[in-house]
Amino acid sequence: MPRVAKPKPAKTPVEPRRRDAAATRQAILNSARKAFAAHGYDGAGLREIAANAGVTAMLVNRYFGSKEGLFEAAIDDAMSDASVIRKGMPDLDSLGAYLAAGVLETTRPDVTPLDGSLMMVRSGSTTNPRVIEIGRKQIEKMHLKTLAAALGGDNAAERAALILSLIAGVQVMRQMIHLTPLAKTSPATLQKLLAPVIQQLADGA
Amino acid sequence: MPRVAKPKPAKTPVEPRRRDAAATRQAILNSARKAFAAHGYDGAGLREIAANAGVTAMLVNRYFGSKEGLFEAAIDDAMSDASVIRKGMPDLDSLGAYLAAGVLETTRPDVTPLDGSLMMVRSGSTTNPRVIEIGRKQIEKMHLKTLAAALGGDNAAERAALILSLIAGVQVMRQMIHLTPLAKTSPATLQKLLAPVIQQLADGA
DNA sequence: CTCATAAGTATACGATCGTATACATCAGGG
DNA sequence: CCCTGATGTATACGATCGTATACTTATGAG
Repeated sequence: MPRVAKPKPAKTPVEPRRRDAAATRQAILNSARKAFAAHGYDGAGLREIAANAGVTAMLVNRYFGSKEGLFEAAIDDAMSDASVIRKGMPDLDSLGAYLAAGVLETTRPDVTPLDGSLMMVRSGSTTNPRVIEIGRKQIEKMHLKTLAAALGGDNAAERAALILSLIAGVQVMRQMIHLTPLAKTSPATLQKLLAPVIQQLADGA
Repeated sequence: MPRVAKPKPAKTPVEPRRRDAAATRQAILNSARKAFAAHGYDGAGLREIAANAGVTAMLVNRYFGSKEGLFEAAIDDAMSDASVIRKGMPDLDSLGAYLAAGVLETTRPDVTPLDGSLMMVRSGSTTNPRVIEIGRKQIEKMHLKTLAAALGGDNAAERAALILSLIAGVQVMRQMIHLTPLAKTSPATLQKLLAPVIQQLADGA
């Protein structure tokens, strides 16, 4: 078996779009977010991304210059809207419950969301150091900074980083490794265990 | 730029080994552990693994059947010795400090250890579902089971899984994403923040 | 010493990757 | 209406991947 199995008939026939640069660009971005979040940077192929957007691979490079450029645009797009952090975070004393619910919701074992941090976690083992740099900067600018500011107190950046680490770890173990206790246990039970841990990091020493 | 840069002159010229099946097999395993931990399953190439073991790629397949077989043998080898969990865990009330020190030690931003869980975290976004299955079973058998047994109490498996998630997340953010507060802050400071969080999960609700 | 066999190598195949070059076609302003 | 530029496609190239087939070479038993 060379490489990997490829039963890829494309979920919907992708009816032809009237020529519209903006719409095409966004369609490519959506497809790229899905692919990068599902398979990581190295695992997602330009031809697959293009096909699911209803275009050819070369058009992707015409819009975004290269795969690196596409990744940068896609992670920027992802970080700007559908993230647990940033969209109206609650008071500090309910942050643990809020973030725990958020991570459990966005890492349901069956679906693959368009989340930016998930994209980055999955892309983390790429061989391309520039891709790591791109993602790290986005996470630090959008998630780390926001969260650290919301926390305050001593070592706010480090505590925020540990919260992000815990969230990333749950993403890894729940969605990528499919660790049984995280994949099978009810979200309510997990929430009760996870929330106070995040809250402890939020409150500080 | 097709694929990825390849400045790979091999660190040491790898002097020829006297023909010895057992030694060759172990050399391949060591090289594989390093490569899988550094680049993940998809990112590590058989030719690179073979070269760093001083053999050719085909010999790897002769010893282990396939890349999948090599991964299975490598992760089994890794889990059997150099892991934070399993090697003489201390009393329950000092578990947080012990595991925090362990994860910070094995994820120093500069080195790439031969750790099995790191191999699996980095390999988590492979497109090969059998590889995920192999790694998941190893983690559950070697780490999760051991840790849950040491914890005891309600939801021991889930609490153990969350501890493993936190450890995996720190690995991701510290070694793969290179998140600044985790990469630059002193291990002592991080330890002081991380230990009580793990301890809280160890103690239970 | 010899020689069967284990240990290791050389070469090639088919597939997939990112992307460069050249070509086709639609859409709107004149 | 028409034609120019924007939008999109076809094809191909070089590289790398995992691995199958065929070959070479060293080693230890007799």
